[in-house]
Amino acid sequence: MKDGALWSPVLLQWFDAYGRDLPWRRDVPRDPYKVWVSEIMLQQTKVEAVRPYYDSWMDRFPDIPTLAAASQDDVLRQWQGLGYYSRARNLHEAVREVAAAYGGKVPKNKKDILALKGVGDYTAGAILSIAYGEAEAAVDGNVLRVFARLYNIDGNILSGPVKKEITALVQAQIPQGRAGAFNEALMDFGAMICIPKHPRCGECPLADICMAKRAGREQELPVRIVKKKVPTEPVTVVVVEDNGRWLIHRRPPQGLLASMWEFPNGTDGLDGVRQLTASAGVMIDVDDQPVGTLKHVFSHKIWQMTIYEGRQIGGEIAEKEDWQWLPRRDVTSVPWAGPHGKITAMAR
DNA sequence: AATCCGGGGAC
DNA sequence: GTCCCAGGATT
Repeated sequence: MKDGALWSPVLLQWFDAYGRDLPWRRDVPRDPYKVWVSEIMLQQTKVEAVRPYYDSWMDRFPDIPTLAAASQDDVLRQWQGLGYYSRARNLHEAVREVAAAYGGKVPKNKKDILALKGVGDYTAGAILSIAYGEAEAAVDGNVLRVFARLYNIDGNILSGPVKKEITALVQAQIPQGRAGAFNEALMDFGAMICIPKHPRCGECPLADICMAKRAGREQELPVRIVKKKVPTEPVTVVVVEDNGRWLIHRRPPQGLLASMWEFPNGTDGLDGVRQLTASAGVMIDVDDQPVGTLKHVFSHKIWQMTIYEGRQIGGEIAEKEDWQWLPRRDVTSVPWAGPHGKITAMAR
């Protein structure tokens, strides 16, 4: 496919035949308020999850004046279970703004509509094109995926530069007079044919012009690099010193930092650590104030460590191979579990 | 550019 | 379990 190739008519033809019949697509012309509500509800939410909420919403809040007059409690009740509740609060506030500042008419220019709470680039483009027929792009997850394949774009589609690149490609493809239908067609195409995992290229009306398919890369595109959130675990560590020796513990032979040595620690606070050393036969006393903190990042979790100093006040280590009193001068004689090696350095 | 914000369905 | 979904606000 040449860069300037125009394929939107092919997609529109497909859309006219196979496009989905959805509750928010029934008015002709389309009601900007209904388009708005549907777009907000559909953010990060599947069509089938939205359907019942949309219907119920329109029964309760059929127009802008009704929603503007509603209480926040009523609004949140209608949204309950749909998730991302700031969407409901923002929509409510923005609708009140439209009622107060724009005579209850959704503004028709991008600047004003973008200024509304909860309306970003995507939603502004969707409303302007679908409700008002303006030639605006509406670049969502579907569009990013579809264009990454059609144009064989192998950059991370979640990055700013690639989004910008794709937005320009969409803009250049918008057909005169059918901008809204084109944007909706891209959504349906992304949801029905050019789906995330295994694209249905056998049924694809654009297979002939798809650059990823031509390159044999339709299964590996798009590249979508998501930072999966790494949980932070609070870890309490106690450095117990007695006559120049440290009380240390060997981790289990399986799992994280297997068989490495560490200071007594745990995720259940000081009491948890006291209980742990007691199980080894050593009673300890711990200072009230920590001597420091340490953050250690693994690939899959983060230890937020708080380090205390303590002393032995009774007992003795039972016969166990996974506990020992280590002379400080022998600090290098054992393999330390990652961050605990840093603690030995801090202890100087 | 990272993070946070829900919930559910597909796999 | 992981991925992903018609994103936006905040930092």
